[in-house]
Amino acid sequence: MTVSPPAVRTRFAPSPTGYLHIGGARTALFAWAYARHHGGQFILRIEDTDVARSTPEAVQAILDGMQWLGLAHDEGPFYQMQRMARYKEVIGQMLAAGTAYHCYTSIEALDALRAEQEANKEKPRYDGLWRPEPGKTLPSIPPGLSPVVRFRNPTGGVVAWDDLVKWRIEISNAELDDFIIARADGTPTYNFCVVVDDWDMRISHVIRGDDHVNNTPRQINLLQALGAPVPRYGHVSMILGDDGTKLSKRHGAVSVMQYDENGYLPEAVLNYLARLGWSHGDEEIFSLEQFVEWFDLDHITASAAQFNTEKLNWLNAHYIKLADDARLGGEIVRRLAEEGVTATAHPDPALIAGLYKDRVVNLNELADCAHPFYAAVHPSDELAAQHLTAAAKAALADLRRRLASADFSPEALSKTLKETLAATGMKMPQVAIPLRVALLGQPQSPAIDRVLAVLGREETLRRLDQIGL
RNA sequence: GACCCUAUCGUCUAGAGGCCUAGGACAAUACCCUUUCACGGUAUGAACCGGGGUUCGAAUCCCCGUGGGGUCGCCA
Repeated sequence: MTVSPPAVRTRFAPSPTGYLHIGGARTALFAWAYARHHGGQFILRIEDTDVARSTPEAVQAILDGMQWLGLAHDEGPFYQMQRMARYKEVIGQMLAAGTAYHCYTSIEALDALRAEQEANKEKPRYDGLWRPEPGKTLPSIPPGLSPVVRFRNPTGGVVAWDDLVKWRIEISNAELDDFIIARADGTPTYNFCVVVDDWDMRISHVIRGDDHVNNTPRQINLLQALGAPVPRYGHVSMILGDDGTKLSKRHGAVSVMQYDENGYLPEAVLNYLARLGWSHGDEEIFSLEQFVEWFDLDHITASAAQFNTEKLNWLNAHYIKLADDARLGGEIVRRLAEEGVTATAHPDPALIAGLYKDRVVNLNELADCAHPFYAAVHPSDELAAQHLTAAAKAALADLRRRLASADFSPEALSKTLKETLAATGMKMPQVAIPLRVALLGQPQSPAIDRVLAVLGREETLRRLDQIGL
C-alpha cells in the first residue's frame, strides 16, 4: 500500500484595508509558485474581520492586483465575515472544553495594566486574572460587562517549528499570554480566524510575511488545543524601501497597480519580485513558467531585502524589447488616451512601438515618444533657432522636393536622404537633426529613415511645409 | 525595555570547511558601435560588520558584541 504525499495547499490571506502592495505581492507570488511547483492548490482568502477598516474597494484592488500579475487562485476568494457561524461554533467548543475562558477585565483596566508594565520595563501582557485554575477562586463577575473570550495558552515549555525559510525557531510559552480570541461583541479575532481557516481549508504550507513570526507560536498552540494538524510555516522576509527603511507611501509606488500606471509590465515586476530575496544560481531573467519550475523555499534569503527601482527598470526595459508590437501599440493608445490624445490608425501605433521599444524604460516613455506622431508639432524657439537655420532649411527644401515623389520604404528613404546630402554637400547629422526637429519637434529620434517611413509621405510633407521652407 | 529574526561589493545575490587572489546582475566609470539620442558590446573599480574560539584549513561551524528588521492591541 502506498501512502500518497499530502497535497500542497498554500494561501494568500490579505486584509482588505488598502491596496495590494509590493510586499504582499511578493508573498503572494511565493505562495502561488510553491503550490504550482508542487502541483498543489493556491487559495485566496480575504481577512475582513476588521469591519471598521475593511472596504469593498480594497477587496477589488487586491483582486485587480492579483489579476494584473496573473496570479490565479484555485479556490476562493473566501471571506472571513461569511464564516462567522463556524468561528462561533469553534469558540463554543473551546469554552466547553476549557481551552478558552471568559475574561471580564475592561479595556480601561487593560490599558492601566499595560501602562504599569511598561513603566516597569516589562513586556506588556495579560495577567491571567480570569484564567481558571484548579483551586483558584475567580473574581465575582461585574454587572453590565460583556466578557471577551481568551485562549488558555500553555504556561510551560517552548513552541518550536522548523521554519521553511528561517530554519528552527523556538519561542518560550512564558513569552505568550492568554490572547483574546473573541471580542466583547462576540466577533472573533485574527489569530483565531486564521487558525480555523487554515484548518478547515486544509492549508499545508503557510507562506507569509516575516511580521507574522510572533503569531505563529500562538497559532500552533491554538491548533494543538483544537486537535488540528499543524501546517508547515515559511516566513518570507520583508521588503524595505529604496532607502533601506520600512516600505511606506513615502516610497511612491506602494500599490502594484501603481506600477501599471507608472508604465511597468507585469512580467517585469514579477521577475523582479521573484529575484528579490530568492535566487537560482546566477539566473536573472526568467519567465514565470521557468520560475515555477525552479522555485523552492531553500533559496530564499532570510534577511530583509531593499527594493531597487533601477534594477526593476532594467528588467522592464528588457521585457519591453521582447514584447509584441501590437500589445505595445495597445499600451500606447491606452496611455495617450489618458492624456486626452487620440492615437489614430495612421500611423499605426504598433509601428511606432517597434520604432521605440528598444530605447525606453517604461510604457509611459513609449507613449511620450509616440505623442508627437499624433499631435501637432511646434518646435520650441530655442530648437528652431539652433537647428532650423537658413542652410538647414535649404537642405530640407531639397529633400522635400525629392520626398514628394520618393518611395517611402526605409531603404529607399535612406537613398533619398543621401541624394540630398550629395546635392547640398552636407553631412548626415546636418540634415537629419533639423529634419527631426521639423517632424517631431525633437533633435533626437530613432533612425530618421525609419521615422519617415512610419510617418508616411502625406504627414511628412505637411509637417515640412509647416516650418516654412 | 522584552522577545524573535538577520548580517558577502552602493543594491539584489552566488557561496552549504579547502574549488574563493570571493562569482553573477543592477547601478557607476571608460572605451567601442553609431545618422542624433538611446539600445547593444567590451573593460574597470567595488564586499565576506567587529572580536574571540573550533579546525591542518572558515565567507561558510560556535560564542560574544555591534548594526539592521520585526513583534509586543477587544488591528490584521
